[in-house]
Amino acid sequence: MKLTEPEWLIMNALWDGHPAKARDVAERLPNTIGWAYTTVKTMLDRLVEKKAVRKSKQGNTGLYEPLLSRRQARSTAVKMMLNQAFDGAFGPMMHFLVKDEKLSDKDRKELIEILSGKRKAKGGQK
Amino acid sequence: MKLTEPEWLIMNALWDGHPAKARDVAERLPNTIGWAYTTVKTMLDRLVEKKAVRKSKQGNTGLYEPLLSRRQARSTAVKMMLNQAFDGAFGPMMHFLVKDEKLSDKDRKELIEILSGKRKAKGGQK
DNA sequence: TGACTACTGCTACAGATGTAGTAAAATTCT
DNA sequence: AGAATTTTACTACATCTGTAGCAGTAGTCA
Repeated sequence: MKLTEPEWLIMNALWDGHPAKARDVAERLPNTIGWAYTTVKTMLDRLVEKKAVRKSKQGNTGLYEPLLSRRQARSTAVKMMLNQAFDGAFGPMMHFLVKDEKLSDKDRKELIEILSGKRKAKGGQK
Repeated sequence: MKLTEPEWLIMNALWDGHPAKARDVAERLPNTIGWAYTTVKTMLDRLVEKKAVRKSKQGNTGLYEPLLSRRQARSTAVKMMLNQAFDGAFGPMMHFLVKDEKLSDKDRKELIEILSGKRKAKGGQK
């Protein structure tokens, strides 16, 4: 499921701790975001419609929690970028990332570790 | 500059060869895309408004060519994803990519090469 | 228990997106 | 030059996005 920009903000706040009340979410947003409380509410409710979030009630107050996991959302985001910007080719995308984007030596080193060390179990790959 | 999904399609077609006539672009689109010719035209003209594309005329016919480079567009796409989905942290994003996404052994090997072989040259980094 | 305060459901609304039709002007073919 | 074809400029329009207000209701505190 694709998320829009403000939806990411909301979801990020929600993933950071849930179940959460609309107010909690509102307060966790980066303070550069000047949204009205009702705006947060609207976003949350739209996310419920989209089934990215589940809402339950505790008395009069709604409690929200993610249905869509951060991991799934990330994966979707990656796939979209991959398809749109790199014609679905993973290798070239990675190439672009490590070559054309700035990458500190620390990052580079860490990546090499992940890449080579990561042989572990996991069994069949494709 | 951020591109929307159909805009990527158009731009991809345009990057694949330009200057190009609206019709050329239309014909280069993946044939799963069933757009009317006028739709392509509209998109192109909107991209001109957005300054992502430049239009010149040759007689009555418009010739389009990209102002925004593929590289720039990719870079923007990466940055957006990075900020939205990974809170701006490059390392974790790469980690996610190499760890959680499928990556063939060939891809892995190639990446290691890029990463280690690419030590400096290029001079100052930050 | 009355006065606040917080939260809810609903509605609003402008601008962006996605997709395309129309009619007129230019080009081309015969 | 008339017909057929292409292209263009302009307009259309439903949906989605981004942002929020309002009025009623539930909860809370003195």
